[in-house]
Amino acid sequence: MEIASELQQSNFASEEAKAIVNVIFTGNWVAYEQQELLKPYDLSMQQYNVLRILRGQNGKPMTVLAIIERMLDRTSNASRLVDKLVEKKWVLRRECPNDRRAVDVLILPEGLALLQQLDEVQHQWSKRFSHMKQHDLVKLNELLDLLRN
Amino acid sequence: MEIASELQQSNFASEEAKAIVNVIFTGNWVAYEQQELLKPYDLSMQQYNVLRILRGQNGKPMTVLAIIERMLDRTSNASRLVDKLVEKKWVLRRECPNDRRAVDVLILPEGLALLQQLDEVQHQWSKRFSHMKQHDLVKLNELLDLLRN
DNA sequence: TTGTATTTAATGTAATTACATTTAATTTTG
DNA sequence: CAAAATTAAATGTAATTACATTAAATACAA
Repeated sequence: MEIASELQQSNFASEEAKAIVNVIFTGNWVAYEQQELLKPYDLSMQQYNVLRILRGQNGKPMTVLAIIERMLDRTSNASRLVDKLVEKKWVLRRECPNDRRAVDVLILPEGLALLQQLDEVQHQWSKRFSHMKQHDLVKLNELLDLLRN
Repeated sequence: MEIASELQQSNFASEEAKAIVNVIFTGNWVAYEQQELLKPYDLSMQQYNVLRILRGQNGKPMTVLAIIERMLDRTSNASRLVDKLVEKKWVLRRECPNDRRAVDVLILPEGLALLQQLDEVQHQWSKRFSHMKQHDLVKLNELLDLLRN
């Protein structure tokens, strides 16, 4: 559905104005879908994002700061996100040996197992996008990258 | 900057997975920029969105429900957003004559004046996207619309 | 009509976020 | 080295959001 009819707004000032609204709206839309997907697992999008970042480290620990640099939403409070993940026993937090200001955060086997479960859920969900050709996805990624400069 | 280097993530499972992350990240990015822009005006993005929706009505009042249908983030609490706008004297809220359950919300001249000011701010800001050709913007809008089906 | 269901908005609340401040450790500078 | 500046994370807080519930009005159905 065109963004114009989606928002019942016929008169965008420019294609640019429309793109800005479209990017925000579509981002919210995808985020909302993701949230719904994660709800049964008692996991927020931000927490999920942190878990996946940690998995990407292949067992290496990361400091909170390093996590923030890779987060999709960098304004959210990584320290408290890690709190939640520690509470749920999906990650381990410990003092960083070489810098006692920092903490090392590590994903635990339980966290990895959860992610593996979610990989399947995501895979099923992503079928929703099967109408997008590979070429469309490549172009979309290019244009989004271009938009951010 | 490519989303991969932006998030320091080299190994996306697929172009699709990358696009999903890219849409969320770029949406957050634009939203963050907008927020910064609006901060000096003591206006949140959601409030700004509601104000613009009301302006689009050209003086006609809207119910809260009608506003929600057009909001960029439909999960936020429109009733309380309107509260804030009423507090700041930018909109008027009154009982709807034909349906006393509903309320009519109207933008006030002060609200319109604020938006006019912000039009200029947005216009200046949008120069940030002058590297995007018209054709790119059209294509981006098409692809985002396509993504949502 | 009268009771039931639905609709519209407001509200209570718990959790989350934004933003500033604090604490503790490390680095830099004189 | 000691003092000052910087860095990393945690914390306090006010505002916002998510979610469920409530209240009031309207629509519907027997």
